Amino acid sequence: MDASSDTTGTTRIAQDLLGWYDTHGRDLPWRARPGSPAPDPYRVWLSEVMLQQTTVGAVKAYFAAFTARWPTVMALAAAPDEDVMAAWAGLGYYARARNLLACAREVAARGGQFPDTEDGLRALPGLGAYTAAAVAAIAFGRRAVVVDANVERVVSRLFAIDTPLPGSRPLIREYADVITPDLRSGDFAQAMMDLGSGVCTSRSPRCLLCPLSAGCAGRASGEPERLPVKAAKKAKPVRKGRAFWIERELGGEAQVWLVRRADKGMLGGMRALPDDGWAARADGCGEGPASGPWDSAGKVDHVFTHFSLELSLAVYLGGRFEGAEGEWWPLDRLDEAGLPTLFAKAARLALAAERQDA
DNA sequence: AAGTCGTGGGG
DNA sequence: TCCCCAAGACT
Repeated sequence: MDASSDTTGTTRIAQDLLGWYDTHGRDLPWRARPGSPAPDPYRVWLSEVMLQQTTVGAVKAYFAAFTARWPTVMALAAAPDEDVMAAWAGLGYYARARNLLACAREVAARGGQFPDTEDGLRALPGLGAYTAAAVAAIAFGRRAVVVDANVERVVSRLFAIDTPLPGSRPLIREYADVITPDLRSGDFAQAMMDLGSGVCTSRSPRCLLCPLSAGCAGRASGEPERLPVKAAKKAKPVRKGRAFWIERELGGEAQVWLVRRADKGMLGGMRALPDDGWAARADGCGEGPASGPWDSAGKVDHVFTHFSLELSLAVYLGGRFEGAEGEWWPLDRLDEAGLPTLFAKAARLALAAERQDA
């Protein structure tokens, strides 16, 4: 592998990759058009936070909705918490939305200008090592070593690093630093993303399309798909829980009882159906917010990062229920409540059961 | 520093 | 179907 630098600190790898990026890079909504001025830091930051552990395909609609509704960081900072949480519903990892708002408000307090250095960005809520480096490089033209899962995979293969992740991270970062150019390090980072996404993919890398294949040690090994080596993962337990669908009619309007979940923990800060506490314990206790009588509306299966959930749905119609903390929400505007996917599934189930009864 | 945090798509 | 995984951050 030729990692030697020319006088501008650009390796052969960076030259080849940037050349490929100029013709094969993806055209994405948060990227500046070729030849246009530097991208808006707000849009770069927003896209990077949305893209944390999330696919481009899932992010596009959310990015469009957020930027249409809140065109600037000042506008976002002024938004009510519940509007932003509801707008994030379905995208997952809801701590990101809480940190997003906290960050927007810190930036607004500085007059709406993001810090323009990696260290300054790293101090903001929700910006870790990766995101701070990415924003510094892409939005502010700083040289920064941007390491995400794509870079880990590409670098592991380029240099045939076969020590398992996460132990290999320090070494991967060293190599990433060596091949990162002084100029265009933001484009270089995005080129690595595009390469990792479309060419140097996890399962079956398309080495014939790769601009770096000639010098790739993983390619030379004959089994690039074997890299990066990863530590074995733990088995995913199954939890059981109950959620409760409490419906009433008031003035001809059907309503359902929704609660807001605690800020910390699973689905934190999101609107939800009342449940029996399955998130905090191994299993839920089965107890509901009222004595019932409950009818069963069936079951919802859902997979989280570290466990699977079998959620049974109990329905209570037409009672005089009045909970302590929560709100009656009109059924015909349920899509605006911003339920995370688990509870959106449960709501679909409850409504389907009602239609069957009717 | 390992565990906690969603979700949907693809092989 | 099942398993893997994706532009990670936070504790």
